[in-house]
Amino acid sequence: MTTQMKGLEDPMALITQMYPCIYTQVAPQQGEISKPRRRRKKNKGGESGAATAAETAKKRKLSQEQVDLLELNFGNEHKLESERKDRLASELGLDPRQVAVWFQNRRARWKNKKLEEEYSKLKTIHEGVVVEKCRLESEVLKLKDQLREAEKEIQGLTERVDGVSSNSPSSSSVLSMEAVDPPPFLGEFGAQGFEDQDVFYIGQNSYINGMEWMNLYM
DNA sequence: GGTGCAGAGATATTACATCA
DNA sequence: TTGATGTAATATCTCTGCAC
Repeated sequence: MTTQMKGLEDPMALITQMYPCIYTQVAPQQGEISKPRRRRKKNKGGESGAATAAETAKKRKLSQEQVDLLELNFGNEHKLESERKDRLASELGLDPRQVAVWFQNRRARWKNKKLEEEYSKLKTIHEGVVVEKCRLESEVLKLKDQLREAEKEIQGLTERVDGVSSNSPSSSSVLSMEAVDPPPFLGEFGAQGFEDQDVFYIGQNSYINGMEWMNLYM
């Protein structure tokens, strides 16, 4: 895993959730605490029995041909049955244990590579989602502004209508009940085209200037 | 069904080789 | 010479299958 993993909160948890096939055996289950591993002791002196091969023979790299054949086999199947292990070992002139170790390490490398690839994919998706979220948020703000403006206009119209009906004589036969009804068309928010004209609807599609309307009752 | 054991795989770590 | 990197090897843990 590299430093590119930094920046997301617990990306491993996410990947574990999305790719349980990769993380089945060792990923701690939810609520389970993973035990700390006992640290291995350095073994330079050679008194412990386990590292005899490494002590006697210097560690040497596998030849390119050996690696090629191992890679070929790994490409066919990542797991190594004991029969195949023995056959490969004799083909390569290696110890079966070496073949097993090579496959173990190769699986680990393959898994790391896979995780890094999946991480990059998820990161790209995440970035796209963040951009879309910002776009939607600014759209919400814009729409809220529009709504506020519309409410203001509605309130203005309501106040005008209320003012008119309270000033007019209740017994008047000139102003019909249609005066409180909305105009036949008011544009997108019901008032467009009327706010600057100071006109009132008095029925039968007849519009008169506000001052003229007042003069009728003066 | 519970238990002990062996084998295999996963993972962390060490040790060595190589290269810039 | 030295630090970084790649990789073979080792240590430890976990899981699984099997015999009892």
